[in-house]
Amino acid sequence: MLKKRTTLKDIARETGVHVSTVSRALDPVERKNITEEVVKRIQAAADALGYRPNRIAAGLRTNRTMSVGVMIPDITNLIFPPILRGIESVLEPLGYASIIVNTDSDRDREIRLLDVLRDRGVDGIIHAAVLRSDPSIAKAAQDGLPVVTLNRKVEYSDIPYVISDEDAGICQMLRHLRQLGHERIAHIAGPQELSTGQLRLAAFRKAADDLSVAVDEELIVTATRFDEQEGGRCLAALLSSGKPFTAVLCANDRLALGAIEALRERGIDCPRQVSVTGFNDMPLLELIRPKLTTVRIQQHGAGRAAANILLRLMNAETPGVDIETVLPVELVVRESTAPVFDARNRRGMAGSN
Amino acid sequence: MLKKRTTLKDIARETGVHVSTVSRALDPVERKNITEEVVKRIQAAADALGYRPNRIAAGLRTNRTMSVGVMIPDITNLIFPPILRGIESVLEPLGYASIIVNTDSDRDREIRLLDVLRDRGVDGIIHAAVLRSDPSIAKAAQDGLPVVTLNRKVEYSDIPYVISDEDAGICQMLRHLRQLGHERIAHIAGPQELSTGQLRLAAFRKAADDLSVAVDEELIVTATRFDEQEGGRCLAALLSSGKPFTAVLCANDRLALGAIEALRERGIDCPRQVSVTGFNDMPLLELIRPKLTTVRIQQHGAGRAAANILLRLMNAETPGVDIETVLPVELVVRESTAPVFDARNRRGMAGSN
DNA sequence: ATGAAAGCGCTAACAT
DNA sequence: ATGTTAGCGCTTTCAT
Repeated sequence: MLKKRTTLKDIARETGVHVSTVSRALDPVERKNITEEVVKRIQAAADALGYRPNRIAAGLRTNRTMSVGVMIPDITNLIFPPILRGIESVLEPLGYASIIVNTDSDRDREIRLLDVLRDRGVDGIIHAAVLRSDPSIAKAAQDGLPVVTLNRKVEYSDIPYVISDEDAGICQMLRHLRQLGHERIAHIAGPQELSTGQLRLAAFRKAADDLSVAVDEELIVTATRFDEQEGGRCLAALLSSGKPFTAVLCANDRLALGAIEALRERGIDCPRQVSVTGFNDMPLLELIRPKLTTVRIQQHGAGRAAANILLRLMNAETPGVDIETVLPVELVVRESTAPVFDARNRRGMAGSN
Repeated sequence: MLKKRTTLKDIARETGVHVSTVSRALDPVERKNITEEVVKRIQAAADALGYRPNRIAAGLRTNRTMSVGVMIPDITNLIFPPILRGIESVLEPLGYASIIVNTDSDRDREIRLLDVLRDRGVDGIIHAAVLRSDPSIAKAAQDGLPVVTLNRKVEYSDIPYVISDEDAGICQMLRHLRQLGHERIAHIAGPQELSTGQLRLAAFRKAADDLSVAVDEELIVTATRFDEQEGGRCLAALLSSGKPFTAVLCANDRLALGAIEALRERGIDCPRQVSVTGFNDMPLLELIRPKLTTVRIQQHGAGRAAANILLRLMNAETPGVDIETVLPVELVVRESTAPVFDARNRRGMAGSN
């Protein structure tokens, strides 16, 4: 049997005052209006009885649960744990608890989980798993629920969002490849129904344009998922296109890892024959050979930023918050990129399919 | 302003019945005692008004929040996300929400977070981060809070726990190394203040005894953390002991990865000259060369098992649940282990420090 | 400075 | 089969 917790009533009985007095004495703000001696007595009794406030009851009364919902696609995706720690690092010290849910990028599941979070009366939501168009979260925001999205913006809405500077990342990477002498550069794009896939493909086209790199549409192939297997499949598709290329710019690290593996299986060396690049700089990349050249995004920092925005939203500072927060990225050059060797490599590539 | 949610009262007003009738009509169990026609009307009104039950209010009344606390050391440790998904896979469909907290293996933090969870009235706790001795969680359990620990047992208590068969795993691994001809086998042990470190070291001694493998105390070195850096440091320590060895059995994958890297830095090839083994079979191991031979523990399965036990505890089936659940493990032989080459390797090793 | 009383939204024992 | 009533533990307005 669960031992009954001590309540304000218990303390009131113990100290001979009214519950409301106890409530006030224990509230750092209201405490001011209570005789110091009484506060002391109440505090002592509370400590003695091991009093812990019941947040559920308080929440029912105040309509604030001091909890937030965090929606992510899948916690087993390496990119999310650091983001969650970032969120926690700002929210937890303030007394907020996070309820984390995995949507698996499934619309129905997302809708259901959003309801679950609202049923639990979360004070706000950080949504790192919004889909292309997402009426459910837009509706929640319209109902007045504080919402901030992470890694992705909801179109046609005024929901604040935190994203990384995908354009700059892709552009820096393309420039890096150009400086190594690459001219025929392929792109393995991410799923187009996901934010990042879409944004990075657009960024690729734009950067290519800016840097006067010819884009061969046959050298752009789109993955259906952000994983190694799809990276491998896309690389194979690139090879069988017959178009020569000396570098592959991938929309994220996992696609890049899969591409490198697929190259290896065919006896093509990365980076000597083909350079491959990733995006995100996910954890553990240092352990995998060749060490991947990639774009580092702020993972922990994105979590912090989103949490801070949500805080301001929850404190009704709505007018004061910027809709857009773009976090800087950083090119991380490691071992998977190298100068173009010589013309024979390119011929060798084309001939290898 | 947060739009007011529709409540039972709203539906009652709308349909001209009493709130308690509404409450019953909407409860799948109580529904039975209500005229079908009335149920229909109430259901229709509820749908029309977009009614969502307020779990906070219900929880205050029923003293069940339908939420559980999950304590882990650190979500960025690769081993935990699959465990969390396992927990979620059984609890979420039943309507439970999980509040996940990271203790960072810090005692004070753990105590504080445990209080946080209790303040929020969680119905139970899955604790995957218990320390060697852990009075706080023991106290919580004694107060009647359902608790199950994962990966570790709390000594001198009757708190149910789910662990992996460390003994079998270590033993199988040792046997595997023996079959490859290894006789001088080193052990990089994990931190002894952590469950797994302790258990696996004990298992190593026991297995060595069972298999009549001579244990050289100088070939057992203890890491202070379960990470790559410590793996490297310990490997260096083994080399500088001057004692020859042909295989290193590590207490987990990350230590093994660090050890392999340290070997590589010294020009010693794994597995040709030294075999190295891990434990856990953490995600992404397939991507790292040489692919690590390791012991696969059930990650998702451990989460499921713990959740199921917690469910039974929360349903007051306390007498019916086993205190101990030991999950089977599986030897996964990959590329980091190989037969002992010849005697010169061993001499080469000893001479290389 | 403190007490009294109401009520957040819901459930459940009791009454009819 | 439905209504009445009470109350979970807390906060907060209104009195005193």
